[in-house]
Amino acid sequence: MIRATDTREQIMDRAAQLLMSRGYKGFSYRDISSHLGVKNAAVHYHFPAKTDLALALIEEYRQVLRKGSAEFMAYGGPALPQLQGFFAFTAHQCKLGRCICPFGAFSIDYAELPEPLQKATTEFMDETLKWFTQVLEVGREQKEFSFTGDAKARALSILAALQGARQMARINGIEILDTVVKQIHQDLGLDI
Amino acid sequence: MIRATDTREQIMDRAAQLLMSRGYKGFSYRDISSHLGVKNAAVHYHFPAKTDLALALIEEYRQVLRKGSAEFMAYGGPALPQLQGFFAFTAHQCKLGRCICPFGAFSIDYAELPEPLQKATTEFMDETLKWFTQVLEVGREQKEFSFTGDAKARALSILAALQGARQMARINGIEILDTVVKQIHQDLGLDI
DNA sequence: GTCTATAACGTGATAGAC
DNA sequence: GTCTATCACGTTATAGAC
Repeated sequence: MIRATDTREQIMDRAAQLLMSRGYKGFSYRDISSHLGVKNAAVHYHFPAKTDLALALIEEYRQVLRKGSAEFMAYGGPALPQLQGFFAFTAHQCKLGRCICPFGAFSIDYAELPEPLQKATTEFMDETLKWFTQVLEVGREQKEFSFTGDAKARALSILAALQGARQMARINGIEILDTVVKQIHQDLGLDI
Repeated sequence: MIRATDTREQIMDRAAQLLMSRGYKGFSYRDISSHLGVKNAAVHYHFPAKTDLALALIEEYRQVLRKGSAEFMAYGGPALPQLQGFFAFTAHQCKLGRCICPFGAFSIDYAELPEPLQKATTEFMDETLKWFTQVLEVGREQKEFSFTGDAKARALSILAALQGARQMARINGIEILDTVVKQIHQDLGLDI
């Protein structure tokens, strides 16, 4: 049996793959419809404008990260699994050809994006930074790992390194991401 | 007096600005020609295809970085000025609205780029990494700064962090770049 | 919900006059 | 070296039949 929302989900699946492999300007409605074996207008029925699609995509991605972090943010708990889960998730995405995270994709076109999409992008980053800062703070407190200085600055630097590594991985292979993740581990006193 | 190559240079200037502020897909020949007060065809005269323009841009950018590093690579010398010159250059570019470095711009569209442009992008990254690794090695040797572990992995991580910070700076302001650069300084034992 | 058909537009690119 | 004129194409998006 096929649910009514099936096409909508398939559109979003394909769009996510395209967004994270080609960037926002790098895919069209035709890329989606032809892959699903439907017509252009069908996609427009579910997402009238490309902006609507983009908004849904970034919202979905935020939900994914939120689900993994909600419990931690609410009640605390060990920080290490959060850290390693995040790294594993990132690596997994890249291995699926999803090297460009939505944030990275929209950052390129940011200046030309409609306001709601700009807002969603900014919030996505703020949310991620807030969560990751807390992970670092808790982890240091619980002595799961160690680092010096301001936790937020450290969180920002690690997220930036991860973001940049994803970009580089597109050109020179995912080993680069592994190298950077190892370096981060080492800097946090998590040598294996 | 106006030199014959004047238009060509103006095209490249404008194109560089557009590439680094909107990405490769984010600007058109019209954006360039209208800004210079000439027609579309004039731009095509100097750069028949957009690929030619892109190739010239990345080549020019490589030359800029090469000029700053050639002497160092050839004869050695203090590493700290190289390091700080690079950070200053990066920050300056961002302040001019050139947050997206050519490497970052082309990494998004990498898979769809013609082979020569792919090659130039890869070489640009390899060259930068090679130079920066040597800067770190020499600097550690001369005790200008300090860090542990493999120099190449460290170089890669710092370049990645810088790259990611530029991306984030587009959304949340250039203070983010400052924060990350400070963090790098701290990690290299260069606290001020 | 999906289709056909089509609009309106921007794009990269070329030919040929000046 | 720049112009006018034009092309072929892909894009987002809409109207209306089924």
